[in-house]
Amino acid sequence: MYDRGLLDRPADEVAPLLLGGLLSCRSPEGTVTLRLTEVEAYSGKGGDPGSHAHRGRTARNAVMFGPSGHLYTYFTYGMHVCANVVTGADGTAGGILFRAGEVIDGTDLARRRRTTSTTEADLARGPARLCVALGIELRDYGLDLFAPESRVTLSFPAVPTEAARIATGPRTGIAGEGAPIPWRFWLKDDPTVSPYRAHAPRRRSDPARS
DNA sequence: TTAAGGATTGACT
DNA sequence: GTCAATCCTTAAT
Repeated sequence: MYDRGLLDRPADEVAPLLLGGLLSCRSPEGTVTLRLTEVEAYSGKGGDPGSHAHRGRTARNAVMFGPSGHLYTYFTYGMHVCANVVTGADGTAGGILFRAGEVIDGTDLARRRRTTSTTEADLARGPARLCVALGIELRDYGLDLFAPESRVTLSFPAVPTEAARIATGPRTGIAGEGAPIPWRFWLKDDPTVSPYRAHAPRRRSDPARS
């Protein structure tokens, strides 16, 4: 059985251990619980320019530098919320992004929130969709995911996931100090894992271009 | 104070 | 396959 002390280790070591773990969110409407099927690690230390903590501590990412096991929420692309769990010892920056999961409880509520999804596998396939399905909001920033009274809670799987069932892959656009680091971890052949996309966000409308 | 850009998604061709 | 929406955070005046 795992315990939260494991979270003090570097994000890329902890990430695969979270696969199969349960993420749960309570609200007045009900509770939604899902099984994590895809995660992505962010070290925050040199070598990961993609990390929000890469440029040092700021008001937004402060929680990433604090004690592990807390929730880091952020707003992106003007309309989406994503959620991470803070990892690494107090004082070091690190986090693991919840990218996808399989809803195992509160499916009806999740489906009501995700009106655009057609299948159950789509309910939490993608980091922003996952937050919508669970009901995680920006204001949940900093919650202790391992405190029983928290609105949002996380637990490791009761039994470690076999290494043979875990797939890893690098995130595109990351220039590490040499060899690329496998930042992403997912359960092989799971239908709820988000399809791989090379990260190439579009620029906003360019007035200079006809 | 202002401007640029993003750990994405959903709609459309 | 391509592209727009949208607003918060950050860096630069």
